[in-house]
Amino acid sequence: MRPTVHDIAAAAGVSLATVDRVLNQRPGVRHVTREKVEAAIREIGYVRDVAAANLAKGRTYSFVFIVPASDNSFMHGLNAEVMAAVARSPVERTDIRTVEVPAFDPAALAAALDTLRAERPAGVALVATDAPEVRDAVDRMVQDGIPVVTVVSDLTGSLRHHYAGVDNIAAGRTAARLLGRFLGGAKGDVAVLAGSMLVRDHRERLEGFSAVMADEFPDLSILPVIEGRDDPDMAHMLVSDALSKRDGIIGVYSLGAGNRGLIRALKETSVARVLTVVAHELTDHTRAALLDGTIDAILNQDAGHEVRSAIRVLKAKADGLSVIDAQERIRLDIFLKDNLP
Amino acid sequence: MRPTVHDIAAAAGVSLATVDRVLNQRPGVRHVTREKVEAAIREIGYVRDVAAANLAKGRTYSFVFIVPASDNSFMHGLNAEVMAAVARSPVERTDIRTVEVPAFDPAALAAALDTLRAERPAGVALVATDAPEVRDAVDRMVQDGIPVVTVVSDLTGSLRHHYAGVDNIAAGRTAARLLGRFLGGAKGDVAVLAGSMLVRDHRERLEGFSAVMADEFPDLSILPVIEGRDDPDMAHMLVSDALSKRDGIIGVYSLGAGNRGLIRALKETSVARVLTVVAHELTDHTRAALLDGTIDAILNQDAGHEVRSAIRVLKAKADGLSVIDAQERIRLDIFLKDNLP
DNA sequence: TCATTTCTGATGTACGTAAATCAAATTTTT
DNA sequence: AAAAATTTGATTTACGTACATCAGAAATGA
Repeated sequence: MRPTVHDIAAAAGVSLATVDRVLNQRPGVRHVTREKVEAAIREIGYVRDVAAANLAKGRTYSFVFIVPASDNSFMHGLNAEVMAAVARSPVERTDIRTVEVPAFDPAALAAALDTLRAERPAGVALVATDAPEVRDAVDRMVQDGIPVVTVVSDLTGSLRHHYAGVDNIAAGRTAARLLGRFLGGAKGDVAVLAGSMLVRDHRERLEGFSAVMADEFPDLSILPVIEGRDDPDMAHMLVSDALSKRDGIIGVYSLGAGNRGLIRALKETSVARVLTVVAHELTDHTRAALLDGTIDAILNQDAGHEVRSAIRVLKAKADGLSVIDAQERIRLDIFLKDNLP
Repeated sequence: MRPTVHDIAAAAGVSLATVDRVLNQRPGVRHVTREKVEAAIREIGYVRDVAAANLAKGRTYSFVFIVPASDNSFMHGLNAEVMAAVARSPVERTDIRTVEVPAFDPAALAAALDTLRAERPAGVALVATDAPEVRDAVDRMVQDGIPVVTVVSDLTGSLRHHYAGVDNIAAGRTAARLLGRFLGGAKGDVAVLAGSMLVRDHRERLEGFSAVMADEFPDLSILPVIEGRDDPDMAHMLVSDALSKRDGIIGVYSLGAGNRGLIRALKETSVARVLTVVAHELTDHTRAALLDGTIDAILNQDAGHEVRSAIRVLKAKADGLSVIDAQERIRLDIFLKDNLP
């Protein structure tokens, strides 16, 4: 049988009340007594029954998700996953709320964080915009004892407890190798379509991509990055333009979220022209394009996993428990037309 | 606030005891009364507080993992993950036990299942050997009301509640496309190394692989399957032999678990000979081979995820709860040297 | 109608922890 | 040594559910 508080009390030769004071770091325990109790806890290997504790506390974790108000498919998907978690939340004794902030607006995000901090939620998850003021706001939150995790996009140098997202440098490197290998030693140009170089994850993907391209596929040269602002029409125009101007293009890497325009542009090129294309984020559009051969591979991060992982981590931090690292690693999914879910 | 049993009682105009009888399907409730209570439950949207219920029951789920006693890296890894789950089990109110059975021995597996059934565990997970007697034993278990999930290898046609493993046909197809694309239109032979064609997952992988090869890469021809019984020495001998005899071999697909021998054989071939290799299962050996370029891609199923997923599903079934399908889908991991964990 | 069976209500205890109260013991200060 | 402050013990209630018991009500059979 699992040891209980009563067993600690007996083992330490103190009363239940004292054990409770030690366990919940309440005042009124002498140092020596506290140590005695802690020794007993270690010795008999007591672990608090979180379910019973939460029942007694009548606790509901109130978590907040701060999501950017941008309207690309990926963010919509992320939102849907958060909503699904909200729907499940009563069963899991959580009360999840979302707060929308303007996309790519560090000041607004920092302000939202500071407002939230006053409400002292049990945990906060945010899609970080990589800026000093955001980092400082996050650090203030952490120093106030509120667990914070970043989702999708990280905030290096901050005190956030966890990042639930993929390694974007590795993603870029992987894209480069796939594209390079698929092109099988051919010589030519590679076009890169990004959303914006102001976003950290896009920058990192490009960084990884460029590194591997330079090191291992010297016959392929990367053209200046096309910034499509994740807008379908803009991406369509820019890509069409590039394809018509440069007939040396044999490969395309789309590292952003605006794939609808890219796909349209690709479908308009002459059938004789064979392009190898690697894109990010699995959506209805990219899925269809993968199946019909317009796209050759899709790299993806599973928004559902990211959301659920963020919640698990927040809960564990709130309970002072440890997390299973391997379980919380967000993997980079590689989809070919054969292994689509 | 979440509705409780008291709320149901009030809403249905009956006593707490009656609500309890309905909820736990105890006898002694008239049909009309039962319906009245069930209507109230639906109406106010009551969901049982599983944590409180388990606390009251003093319940610990006793689950059993039946694993084959084979000693390849993958099964060792699987065992380690089960042990890790056992270590966590007291915290999660589970009592997990493992039972070893001889590998590829349907009779032994079926016998083990029937023995276990008498003990009425709260759930059973097994690495299935695909045979009618195993299927029947599993069906008996399910009909006795014991949740059953298959792990790694499935048992089609059975009543098992869930399969925690990858789609092996899709895995084979993916391997074919990777190999085909990496070979970039070259003409030649492809060698396939399997453990044994008696194992269902290996058969399925080969099936998927062959299908895509035939359809989309007609310039590549598959040589007769080499069965290495997942034994390093045997695999080494057979692969070396094949490579020396057939100099048309330009690609290798290793769909089994005996990669140590394969890697040794590959390293012994002349440096001038460039082979493209796709293998299954990420182990220390395959990881090293991927990094040094001996292997080009590794397909993997995460044993840890499979074990944790199996436990989650068993728990949910035991509690009569639903599972999040997307969360329980075991994904096929594709590793290139850039996205290793 | 009465006896019998079946159904329902009322009530209490338990699970493991949290949190509060008040009394008693111990230590520290004066 | 007395007074004050601090530490500790004993005890109770609560969380939401499970489960058992017993009494009383309603339905059924004769």
